[in-house]
Amino acid sequence: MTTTDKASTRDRLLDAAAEIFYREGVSVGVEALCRSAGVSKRSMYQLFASKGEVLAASLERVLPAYEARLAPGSQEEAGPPRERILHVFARLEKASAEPAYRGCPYLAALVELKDPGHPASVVARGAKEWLLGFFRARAEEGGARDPELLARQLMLVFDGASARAGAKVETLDGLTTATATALLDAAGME
Amino acid sequence: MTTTDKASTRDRLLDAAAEIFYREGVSVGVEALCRSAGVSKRSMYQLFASKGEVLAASLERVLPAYEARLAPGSQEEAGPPRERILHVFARLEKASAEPAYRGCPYLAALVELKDPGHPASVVARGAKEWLLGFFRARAEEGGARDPELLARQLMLVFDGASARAGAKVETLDGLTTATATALLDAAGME
DNA sequence: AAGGTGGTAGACCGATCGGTTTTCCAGCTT
DNA sequence: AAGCTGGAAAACCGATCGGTCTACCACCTT
Repeated sequence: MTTTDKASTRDRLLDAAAEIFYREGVSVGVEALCRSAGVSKRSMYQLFASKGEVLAASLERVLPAYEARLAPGSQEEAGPPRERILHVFARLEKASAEPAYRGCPYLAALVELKDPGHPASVVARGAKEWLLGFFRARAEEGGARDPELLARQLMLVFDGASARAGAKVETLDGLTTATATALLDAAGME
Repeated sequence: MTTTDKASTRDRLLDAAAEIFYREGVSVGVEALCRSAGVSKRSMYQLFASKGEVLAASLERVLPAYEARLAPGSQEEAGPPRERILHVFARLEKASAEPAYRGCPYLAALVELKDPGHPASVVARGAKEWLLGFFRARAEEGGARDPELLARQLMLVFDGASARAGAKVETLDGLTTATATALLDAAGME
């Protein structure tokens, strides 16, 4: 094994892919992607069957970190369910304040590739499913009247806010936490 | 003037542009666009300076119809402000039920062209501004505690719902009207 | 030291990109 | 009927698309 073996080549490629696809969109060319990763097209096509697979793998790779950021401390010290939900929106607002923020990468992928069958769309839907499930679980724990409804409402707020903030149409200073709070209260969640 | 004079050529082009850009995204090529419009590339480039300008003009062209659909009956018989707001979400839910629904075209344009300076992004932001203003005006009429906040919250719901329904991640049967109602109540709007 | 392995660089493929230009024709004017 | 106008068709431009392939090089094994 050389210093740039298969694994590290793959890592460099996926890291660069996540960064450039997020910054410039899924229409970035394979040439530019490989250049920014320091990986030859040859190597890329030995690791992946197509550009779409690279995109899907790059989205999948950052998913655990994404989830950990929104839902830290998987169990004990995580705090009461209401706090855990509001933490998601606090993180969203904090991230959206950075100038490089371009919205949730999973929602962006779903919108840009209009094809729901695209491998990256499948990964993106999985990310959305995970967050929906997180909200629903917390809603159940908190005794919400209709946990599924509340979770879906919170997803509307999350995705609406990330799309609008990413497109620089809105600045989220406290907006999503205020909105989420109103919905939690309306759902009778403690 | 022939039967296909300058005006009707322009109309055909913009109609086809609105349709194909909405269905397939802004990455559709000029070749395919002109073919579907029955307009030569020559004519297109005599009417517009670039593909981006065609996109912007096509979005601008359908804006009055878009606004009229969401806010019918500009003045008298339009009903109380609460109803007028809920009508927006009822229309959104109805539109999103159609299989060809791909989300709000203005939000999609903002997400796909990540450049806020793109001429089409300017038009799209204008459409979003208009809806925000509509919500705020109705919120004021209805005596909401914080009309601006309520309007921004409703925009989150609207854009989140259109993005999710357009990406086929969500089905909006009553979801947005229920959410909007909760927010209207929380804002103390009559 | 010889050979194998696994990577980069980049030429190359046909197709398509946005955009320009030429050619031709239909229909109007006079 | 001759001439003008404006649009359609399509060739053409250089660049880039996704993807393949050759050439070469650095390192590891033996």
